[in-house]
Amino acid sequence: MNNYSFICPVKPRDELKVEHIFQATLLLVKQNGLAGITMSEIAKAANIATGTLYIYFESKEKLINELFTRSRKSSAEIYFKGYNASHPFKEGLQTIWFNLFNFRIEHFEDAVFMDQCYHSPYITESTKELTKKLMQPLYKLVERGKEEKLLKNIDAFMLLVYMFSGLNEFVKHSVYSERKITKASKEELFNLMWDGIKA
Amino acid sequence: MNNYSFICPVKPRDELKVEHIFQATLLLVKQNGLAGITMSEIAKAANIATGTLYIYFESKEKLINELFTRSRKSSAEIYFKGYNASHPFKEGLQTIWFNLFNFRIEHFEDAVFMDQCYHSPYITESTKELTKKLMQPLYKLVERGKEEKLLKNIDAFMLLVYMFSGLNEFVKHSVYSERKITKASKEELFNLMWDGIKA
Amino acid sequence: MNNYSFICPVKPRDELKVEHIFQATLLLVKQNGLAGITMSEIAKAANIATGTLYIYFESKEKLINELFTRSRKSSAEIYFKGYNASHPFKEGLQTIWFNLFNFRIEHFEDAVFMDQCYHSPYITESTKELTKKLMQPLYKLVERGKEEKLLKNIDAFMLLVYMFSGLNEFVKHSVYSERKITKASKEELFNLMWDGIKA
Amino acid sequence: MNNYSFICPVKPRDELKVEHIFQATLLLVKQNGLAGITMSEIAKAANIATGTLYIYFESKEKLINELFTRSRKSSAEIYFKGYNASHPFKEGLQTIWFNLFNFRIEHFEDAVFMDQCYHSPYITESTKELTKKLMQPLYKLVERGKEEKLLKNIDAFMLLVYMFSGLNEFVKHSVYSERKITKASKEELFNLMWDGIKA
DNA sequence: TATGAATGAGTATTCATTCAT
DNA sequence: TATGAATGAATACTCATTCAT
Repeated sequence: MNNYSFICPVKPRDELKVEHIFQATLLLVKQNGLAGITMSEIAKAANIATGTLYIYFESKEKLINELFTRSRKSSAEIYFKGYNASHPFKEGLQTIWFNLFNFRIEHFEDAVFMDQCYHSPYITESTKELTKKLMQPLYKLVERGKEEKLLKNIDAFMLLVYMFSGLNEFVKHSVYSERKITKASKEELFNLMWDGIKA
Repeated sequence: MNNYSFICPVKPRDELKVEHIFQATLLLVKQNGLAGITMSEIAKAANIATGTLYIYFESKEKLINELFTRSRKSSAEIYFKGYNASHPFKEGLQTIWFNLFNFRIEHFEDAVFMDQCYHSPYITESTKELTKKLMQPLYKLVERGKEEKLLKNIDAFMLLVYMFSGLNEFVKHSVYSERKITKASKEELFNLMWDGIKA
Repeated sequence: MNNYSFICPVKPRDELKVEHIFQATLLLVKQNGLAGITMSEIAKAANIATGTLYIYFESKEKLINELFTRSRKSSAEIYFKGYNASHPFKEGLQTIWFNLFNFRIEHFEDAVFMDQCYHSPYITESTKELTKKLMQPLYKLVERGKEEKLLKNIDAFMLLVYMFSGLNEFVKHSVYSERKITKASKEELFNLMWDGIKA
Repeated sequence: MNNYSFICPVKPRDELKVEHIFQATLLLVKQNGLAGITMSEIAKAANIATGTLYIYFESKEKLINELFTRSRKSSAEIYFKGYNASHPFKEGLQTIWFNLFNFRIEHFEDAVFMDQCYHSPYITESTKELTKKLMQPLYKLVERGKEEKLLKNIDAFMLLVYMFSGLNEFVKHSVYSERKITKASKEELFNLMWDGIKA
């Protein structure tokens, strides 16, 4: 208990340091996979001592879970940036779809990390549950498209998965093959998808 | 001494045992991820002693690499089953696409395993190289479609990734959400894809 | 019990095979040390199966102990070859000393093996005891030399150790340094020794 | 933070702990031989955890090699203690010879350890090379003796080996036979040797 | 007897976590 | 808080020994 505890009762954990830890973890998982990281490597990559890591995260499991949740949330927050429900459906979909595309490119490490986490002893059921909740707004979007008769009248789950699958895999394979992704290719891919789902 | 000793005098490693080991590994990776498996667990699940595992695979890395290669190959072998280049393009594509779809469902564990391997300290570069080679026949298929003016005239890489991405992600999310996949949903998904790529 | 047990009641173990095993063991110990040998390596080097090794020696410890005893005995047997107590003392000593010298060169591996065994978990106390007994005849030789006033009148133990130490170390260092040992150098070394011990 | 942190900012590995590890290893090798030691036994004997051992030595091989090198060096350092080249040759030789004798008695474990190491899978060639270099000063001593016509005019290698062989074997056999070594016996042994090598 | 694959206890090594400073 | 050496349980791997053939 420090002297200022009455002024600042919540632990004022250094968010910059937390960010360094998260970035270090993402980088290492991208390089070596979840199976290839150790707490001391993370600490070293984050420029702190191993013991310090345990001040911020009480265990490896907690660290992975918090990072997983953060990654999920931060992607969800970005989807709807610039989205305006009063604009036409296709325009709205484009906004979200390109948001997601850009996010996947810029945060490729997050995607790798989340993929690896899904089957791992670290992620708890409650963390997995959270994931599903974050998909809700996208479901609503699909329903709107169907109501406006702009989308094929098929199962919303299938449509939703389908709409974003091409994007996911395209980014993944492009990175693996070290191919540049151009603005033109993004638009081409959107059209491939749109031609598939449109009514 | 087995019946074939006169044909094959060198020790024919017990392929049944190898298969048990592979199945045990796939199951455990699906349940716990690559980060959560141990050699002794694999041995136990395969009903052999730990030491026996090392008769068949000289190290954990070798085991993972061999299984990775096998998984890649076995999927590649199945793609073209029943495919006949003299049949119409769309029919051929359907054959391959459904082959792949069924394979993903029946061998879901292989897919999970391969996803986890890609970013892992176990898979060597040479093993990764192999993967690329196995994609070649599918490239040719796409080129045929483009030549016959049946596919949009866009980058073959993009088309290829796109054609199979929906299937991959749909199977994955269906399994995660514990949704049954019906024959009808397969066909719907194929149509979504086809409407996207057709010229 | 085989059908001929009444004819040949003692197990007729294949002495040639035993010899192969011993030679293989000596060679491997010279190359890798006691710490570096395994039962399967010995078997392989002796051209038999691991299981067969256990027909001849019930355990690694037994194998090492039997070989140790054999090495000790075979050297002891050779010492006095050609020795005739009726000949003058110095002549007799020369006979024994050169016997030993030659034995050390020709059976260098035995010496290495015995050195390594002495501090090892394999050699039992009773095996060590045996060693001491084999030294008895040499003690008598020294006593004879002292009685005949040809040797310095000092402790027999010291004289005995001294008489053969130069030879041991010279062979060892020569082998390590890959130096040839000539007939002349043997005689020079004998003289060094003799000038030291003579009365 | 120790007092010398401003002088030596890099982690000064705890030399006391290293010394404990070395002593524990020597003791165990004397008792059980190289073939009979385990890393956990060493750790236990050194009063540290197994993991700690690996902070100081990255592998068993490294530990054995470092200890071997240290043993070799520490004996070499002691040989010439008190030796003064301006004193008469015989006096100088006595100084060195008794230094070595005492060292062998006091550090009997080092001798056992080095003997065991020579034929072992642990010692690398580069470590063996080092050994030869440490013999150089003794060679010079022998050459001086020959130049001063105090030693027999025979091969320096033979003289050198011979001069110290009696001492080595005498200590070894005395310890094995649990005989006390007296000051008188040391001198007797020196005289045996001297009478052999003197011109 | 002879074989060599199979066994599992044992050993080297790693790594999440703790703790003295 | 921050440090990083220390810990020891867990894990990869080895090898003496057994056993079905």
